[in-house]
Amino acid sequence: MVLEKRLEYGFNGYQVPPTPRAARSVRRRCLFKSKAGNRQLCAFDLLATVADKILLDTGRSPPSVDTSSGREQQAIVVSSVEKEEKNEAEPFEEKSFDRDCYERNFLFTELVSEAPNLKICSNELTCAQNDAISRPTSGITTSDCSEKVGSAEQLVDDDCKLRLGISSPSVDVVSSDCGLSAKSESEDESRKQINNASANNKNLTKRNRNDMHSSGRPEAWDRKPSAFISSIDSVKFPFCSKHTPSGALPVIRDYKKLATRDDDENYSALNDPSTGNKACRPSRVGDHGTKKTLPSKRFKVTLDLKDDEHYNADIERCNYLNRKNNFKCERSMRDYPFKKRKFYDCGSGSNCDEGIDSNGICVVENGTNEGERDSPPTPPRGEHASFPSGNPHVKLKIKSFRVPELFIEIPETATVGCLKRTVMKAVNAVLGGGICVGVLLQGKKIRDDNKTLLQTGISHDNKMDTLGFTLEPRVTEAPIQLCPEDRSRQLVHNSQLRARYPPPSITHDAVQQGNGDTTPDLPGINFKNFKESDYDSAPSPSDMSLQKTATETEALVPIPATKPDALAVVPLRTLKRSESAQRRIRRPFTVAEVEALVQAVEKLGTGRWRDVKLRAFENAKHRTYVDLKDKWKTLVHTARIAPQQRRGEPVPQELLDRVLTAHAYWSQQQPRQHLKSQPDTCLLL
DNA sequence: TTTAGGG
DNA sequence: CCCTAAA
Repeated sequence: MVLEKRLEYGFNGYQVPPTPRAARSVRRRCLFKSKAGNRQLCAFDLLATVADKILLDTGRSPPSVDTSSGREQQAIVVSSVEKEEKNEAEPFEEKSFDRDCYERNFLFTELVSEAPNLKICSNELTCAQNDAISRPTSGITTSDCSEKVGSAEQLVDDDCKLRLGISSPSVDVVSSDCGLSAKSESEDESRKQINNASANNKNLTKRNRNDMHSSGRPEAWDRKPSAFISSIDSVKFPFCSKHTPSGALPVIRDYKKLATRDDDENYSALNDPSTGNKACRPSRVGDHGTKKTLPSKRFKVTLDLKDDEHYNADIERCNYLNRKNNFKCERSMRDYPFKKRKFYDCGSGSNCDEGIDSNGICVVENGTNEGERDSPPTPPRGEHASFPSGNPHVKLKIKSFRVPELFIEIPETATVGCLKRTVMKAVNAVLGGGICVGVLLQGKKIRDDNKTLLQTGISHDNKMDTLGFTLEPRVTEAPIQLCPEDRSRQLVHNSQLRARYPPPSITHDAVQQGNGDTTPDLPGINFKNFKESDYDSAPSPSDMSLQKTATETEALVPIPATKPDALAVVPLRTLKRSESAQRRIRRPFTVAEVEALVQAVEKLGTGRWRDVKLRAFENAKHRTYVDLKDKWKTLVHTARIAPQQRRGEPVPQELLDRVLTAHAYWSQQQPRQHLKSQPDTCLLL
């Protein structure tokens, strides 16, 4: 029994990964998230950055995370440092930013980056455009931004035939403390546009860049404030391989969360799977232009590498809502001018639904698309070369990647520039450390890299409705540096990556590198070995889940520094503790404590743990009566087993004998005591 | 909040 | 040490 118990707790205490508990933690987090109203921070620019990093490789200056200017959010590749500088000085609190722009920048529920579309097999733009077009929230819509978009696009285009399909995620800010008003006619417009697109998708096959970026873009966007984002749940990187049969454009169903709506009249199911419209819906917060106040200026940015469950849940929810609102979609489509509609046509089309899975992957069978015959496949850079004709190929359009989670907490007194840098660093920390691509099939991760696609089930005739890709970090902690000008607390943590997607190699790397690759920029994180004695905390289950030994644990788990002023960045663990209590550190009872406990129990008996606590552990704040009860339980158990089986600090046999005696006595005494109203409670003394 | 027990 | 049903 003891052994069993020890195994359960682990020989090094309770820090060993309690799987069930970890699961609970995750659940709590989810719950918390949902309670929070799904509001998520959309960092368009952040996406851009990520996309830039991933798609365009290195060599380009990273875009800034611009939160000050809505018009620049579209600048996926191009940074707007100049503007940024202007606004950095002002603290959030006092900043008189352009609210519209501001909101727009943080509008999205999910940070969905419809960044460059990588065409893997062809240079046709159909898919790419679908992505871009279907996202009304895209910043590309405004005229002043077109320039920037153009440049970005050009940049991309020049390089490896990437297309910039900029899109924004849907807004999902509802009843959030951070929610600003998101409702606007422009949003409605966007919605309508999208809906219309669905209706006309069949007619559209190809679009040119100009259409996408400068023409029918929702001008509404320019004047429409959206919502304030509190967190970024995910970042999608859209890549598009182009193998779409003309006239039958694939429909990509998005799995973004849908905002809860209080009104349906204007709401359109943009994500309706049936229509195949994967557009990202701007959501309305509050009703009809009513702006909500922004009580909290605390930002949480999360790049969420979603769990499969979340993923699926999102999809389901989306479907549900879409069904629910389907009829409205039709109406909206009718009402909207074709000119604007056409913009979204590519992305919609129920007839293409089967071509794309809910993960945003478009699977097209080889050679089935006559429409693209006229466009010779242009091999993209790198390994995505064209396949030899004749063989069955699996063609994928990867609409998005799921990105690891980041959690950022920044004080409202922080400057905008600080926020930008923080987000940027968080992202770069993940990406900079090197990312892997994971493949999910039917929700399960395919770990065997040696399997052929055929063996795995990814064949050319597979509809790929369950194929997904993820970005996986190589580093486990996101090194976020504190803003120089702002020493206040920031929380940035990249967590649960290992827990959710624990590639063996990554885990290994983490162990090997330990502090080295994660600490340099983390003044606030103490990566020293974890010592239970002086810190009343323990690594979160998720953090521990992949750790096998105390040594590894100590190497991997950062502990917040004790000096408050030096603590700029703390692990999410600390943050999570506020969400759900953290497991206390194990504190083995000393012999003296056992002695006191035994004595108290002898006198008071079992079943009066509160009294025992008061009597013998009054000053031991970390010993609760539950602890004492538990300890007694284990003491009794220990006393009953052979000495060889006992572990930990040996308890004098004398004490154990007393334990058994007292336990036996009180076991008998207890029932009787009820009747006697406890006259002889101290018989043993 | 405490107890009592299972985890 | 955690979690909780019960009291």
